[in-house]
Amino acid sequence: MTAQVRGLHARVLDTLGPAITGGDYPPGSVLRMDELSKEFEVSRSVMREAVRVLESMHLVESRRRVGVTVLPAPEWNVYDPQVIRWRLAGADRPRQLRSLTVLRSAVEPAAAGLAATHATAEQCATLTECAIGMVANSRGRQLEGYLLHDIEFHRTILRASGNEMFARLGDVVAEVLTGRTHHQVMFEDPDPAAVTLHVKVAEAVRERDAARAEQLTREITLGALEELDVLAP
Amino acid sequence: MTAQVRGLHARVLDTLGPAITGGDYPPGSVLRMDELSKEFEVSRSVMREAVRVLESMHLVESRRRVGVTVLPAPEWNVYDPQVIRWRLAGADRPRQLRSLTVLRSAVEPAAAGLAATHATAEQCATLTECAIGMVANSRGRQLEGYLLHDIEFHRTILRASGNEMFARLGDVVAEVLTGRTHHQVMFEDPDPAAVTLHVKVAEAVRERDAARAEQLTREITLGALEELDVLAP
DNA sequence: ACCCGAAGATAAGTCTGACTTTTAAGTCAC
DNA sequence: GTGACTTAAAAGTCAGACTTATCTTCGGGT
Repeated sequence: MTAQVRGLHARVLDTLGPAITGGDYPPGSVLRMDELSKEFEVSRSVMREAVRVLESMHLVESRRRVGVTVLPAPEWNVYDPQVIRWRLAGADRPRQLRSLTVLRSAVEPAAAGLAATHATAEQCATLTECAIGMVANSRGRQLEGYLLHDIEFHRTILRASGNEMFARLGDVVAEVLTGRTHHQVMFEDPDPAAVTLHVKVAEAVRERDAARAEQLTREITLGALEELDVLAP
Repeated sequence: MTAQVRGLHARVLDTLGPAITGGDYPPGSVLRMDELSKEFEVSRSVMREAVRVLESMHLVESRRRVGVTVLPAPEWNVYDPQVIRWRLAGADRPRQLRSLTVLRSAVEPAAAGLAATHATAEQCATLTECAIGMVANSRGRQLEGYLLHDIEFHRTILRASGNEMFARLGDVVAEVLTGRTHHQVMFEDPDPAAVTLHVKVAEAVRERDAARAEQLTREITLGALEELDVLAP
């Protein structure tokens, strides 16, 4: 689905990264370069590249005469998309999903408010199309089609805010929504109330009603939080 | 001030990173490995490590038979603390400062609300101490002392929220506040209204009044945004 | 004239071995 | 026990040879 070759170091990262974020190596653990390169059957140069990347994510720290030390979780660059993906694939997925959803509920309403004043005509059109797509796929277990439009909707809102920091969270939201659909068991069709809210947000943005767009989006994210409370302990 | 040796690759990054985020190499520019290693007078292995890190930040993309291509700004991992520092040191500092302040105004009120219900007794005490420190340094051009307490205040709020994503923004807020104090010419003492608001937030958190903590923090960040509107065009 | 496939060239990717540098830890004299 | 000195372990650096993917070009066929 994703990778092919993409470089040896990337393949090392694909297993070493999740292992660290997954807690296989508790903080303080010390790894040694040549042991790692033996274990992964790659040359030291490839191994160093991988370790350098982990170091830039603040997952590990490399010191002479000591080795590669695993850092405690609070040090990690949890906004790095790759780290997010690794953690969502791992064991503490529920906790991760919750903290990301809380972040969403802080950011997305603000983004929607800004989008109402900054969105281009094209972006308004995209929002409406997405909302229509969500409605069309909201019944009869068409979860995949629904998800695609849902992701595009939120991504457009974040981009239309005109704030690069908000825009960059589009991928994060996509991961959260995908995770919710695929892993969290969704027996039923999406909440009709949520669908209606999306339609109304598209409407509010088109009509340049910032306060309403913000408030409606707040209701959407609040709903997501409540849903999380129900499905996860 | 900061670095010493920290590895050759890090020294390369210190000049190549800012050069890219600063726009010295427009998106699409192609760099070649051996030219770079010549230019920086390091071996290719060191250069590769540096490029791998830049690649993990999505600043560049390395492809066989082509070279190292600079990616357009929307691709960059703008939440990476190092990227933030590079950009704040560069030319589009004002734009960066604004987008970060908008982010603050979305996140910090929510964090304060959560902090009101999650803060430990110790964290409440820290908040009060910081507020007192801010009051004490609010007159007579004691900007450095004021800044230190201001940073610690906001960092504590973010940490006390109990949300790791919020907590991780502590460094970002510190950079913004430091930037505002040092680069933005601050002729006068801090706004007395802001000082009062901080004291009240500490109070609200201590009294577990989430709504009030959130609202007061919203006023603080709104003030920061207005201040930016006045000082920057 | 146009399309397609083969050959060549180019730059990144990989591996290996020798060497350097930092620094933790152990040792010895006082 | 304290401090200076020695030792050794691990990361860091470098250089060179080789491999691999892929873009370009050139030639043959229709």
